[in-house]
Amino acid sequence: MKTFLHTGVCPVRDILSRLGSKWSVLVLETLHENGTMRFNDIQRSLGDISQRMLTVTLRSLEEDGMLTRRVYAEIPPRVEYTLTERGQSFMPVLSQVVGWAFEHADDILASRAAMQTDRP
Amino acid sequence: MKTFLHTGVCPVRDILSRLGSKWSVLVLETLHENGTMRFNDIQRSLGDISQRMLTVTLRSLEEDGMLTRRVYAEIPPRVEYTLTERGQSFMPVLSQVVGWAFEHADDILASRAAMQTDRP
DNA sequence: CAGCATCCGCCTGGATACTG
DNA sequence: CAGTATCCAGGCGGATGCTG
Repeated sequence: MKTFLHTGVCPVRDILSRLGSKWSVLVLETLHENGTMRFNDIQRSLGDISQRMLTVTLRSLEEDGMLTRRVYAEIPPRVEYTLTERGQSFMPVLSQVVGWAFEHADDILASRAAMQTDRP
Repeated sequence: MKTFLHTGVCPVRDILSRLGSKWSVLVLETLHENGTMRFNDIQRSLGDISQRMLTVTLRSLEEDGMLTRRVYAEIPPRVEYTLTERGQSFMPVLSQVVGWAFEHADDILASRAAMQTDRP
């Protein structure tokens, strides 16, 4: 039997947990769709993300080399975010996942609802 | 500019957050690799998952119709878990993600390390 | 064997206020 | 404009003990 022992750090699990974090996928998608964007552009495009969480998410994605952060020494300040090649390379993969989730969303929600009514 | 407003529940985000949970991917993979498995088989194949979290993860995947849970009225009890068609259909997509993460793991970890040394 | 119940620490994520 | 700082609630996940 094949085992999946993961004593210590599993890089795949680690990376997936970051990308599974609440906002990462949406940030990546809006950058992919719109190209280079400023902080407030991103925030407006997502609608309901707090400043704090956007900052945290962007920093995390920057750490992983998924996007670049360019600061312009102007007043008022301007900071632009752009997907790196690494970030771009992830988008087709991500689209597959989002596509699958979108296709099966109705069925999955139906399954959950059925479970609930079975066990009241 | 394309927006990603998600007022209310976004099914894609919801599904991704479940699959991004700590153990789901590993449970799906071991079932895909080994076929039908019993509770303890799964636990041993993953190595370091607690009983509680395995139960929680299996229930969640069952709720979403990703696997079936068959209970045999025997003593000692026997419970077998098998991927459903829906679960199977997700595996190619998942493989893509895992493959990408595996390929880029070294580079990503290197990026993080570089960030750390830049800002001590 | 395959769990459920309980307790509990930690981290994620939200709200708010302040700054260069 | 683009953050940082602080506080705080809730949920995730771990450890332990008990059961049919």
